[in-house]
Amino acid sequence: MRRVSSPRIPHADPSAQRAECAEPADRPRRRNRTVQRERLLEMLRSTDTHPTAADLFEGLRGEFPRLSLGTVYRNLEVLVCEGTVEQVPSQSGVMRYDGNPQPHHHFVCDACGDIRDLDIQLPSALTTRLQRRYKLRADRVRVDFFGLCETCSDRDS
Amino acid sequence: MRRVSSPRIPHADPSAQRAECAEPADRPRRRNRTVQRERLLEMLRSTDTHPTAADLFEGLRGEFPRLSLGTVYRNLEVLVCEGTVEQVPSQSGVMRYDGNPQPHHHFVCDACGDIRDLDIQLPSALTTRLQRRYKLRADRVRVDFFGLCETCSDRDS
DNA sequence: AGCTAAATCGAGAATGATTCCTGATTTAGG
DNA sequence: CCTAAATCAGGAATCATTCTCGATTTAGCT
Ligand SMILES: [Mn+2]
Ligand SMILES: [Mn+2]
Ligand SMILES: [Zn+2]
Ligand SMILES: [Zn+2]
Repeated sequence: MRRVSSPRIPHADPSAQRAECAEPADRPRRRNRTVQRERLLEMLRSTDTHPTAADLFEGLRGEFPRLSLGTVYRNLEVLVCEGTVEQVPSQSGVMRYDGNPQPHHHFVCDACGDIRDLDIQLPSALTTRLQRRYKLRADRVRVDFFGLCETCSDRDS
Repeated sequence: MRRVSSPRIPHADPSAQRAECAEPADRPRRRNRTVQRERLLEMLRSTDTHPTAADLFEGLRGEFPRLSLGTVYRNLEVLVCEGTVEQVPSQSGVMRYDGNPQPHHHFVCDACGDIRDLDIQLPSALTTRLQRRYKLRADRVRVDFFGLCETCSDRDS
């Protein structure tokens, strides 16, 4: 049976690439598509729980019985470098991953550690004030609100 | 030589205590003062570089040749629980410590990782909007601006 | 469809940060 | 002083993350 040529790899927006992942502009690194990485990204995009590498590993074991944790970390690094996925350092110290690269903010529960997405606009005056006062040019802003999530707040009272 | 009784330990503001460090209200844990912990706190208060545990260990070795890294971590935990010191999870994954418990915000350099204190007020409307929109009550807000610090920005161009 | 080079994989070892354990020392009270 | 509890130093243990390496897969090219 004749097979249709698979679609070209949709290259990630290079402008989003993290600085520490720069590759030589003359001979850019070739990327092979792999099912593991594709599923990893799908999984990250289909949740808003900001899972850890271990969470993702657990979630994919059923699908890929031979999957190894190293593969999860390796692919997360690729996605982060592409700018497709963001790392969210957590208060506990274990890294969490965010499949939503749109700028947005978080509410972090002090009790259970859950991280919830927020759709709140930060006044742009803030970054201009930053630049005037400190001569610092910020290209991203991240706001974390801390408190008790509804569940933990209910349990307490 | 008769010694003046040493001043009572100035107990940290209990209202600032981190939730995960709660102790039984009936028999509160007794705290002995130790030189190691006092110097650790002084060191944290005298800098704005948000050092790591290893940084602090290095900085104190001269003074306490037998100091162990475990002691640094153990005391940092105490200070964090008291609310005297704050943990600042960094993008690299290693925890950093902040001796300034006053609410303030940070500028993080994408290149060198330095964290700089900012004195910028966040409009209080933001937290009230949060509460109206999401029914979430936040007791702290943390804003991180990301970009290149002056040094790294100069080097690049 | 075959051929090859580069990319990626899985397994497991290595690393690095942080925590835990233990017996010795220090502190706070009485 | 005396004692109990807190803290220490040193070292082992744990946990997350990275690295190594030989085997496998992918992409590009006849
Ligand atoms: Mn998010
Ligand atoms: Mn600070
Ligand atoms: Zn919660
Ligand atoms: Zn810098």
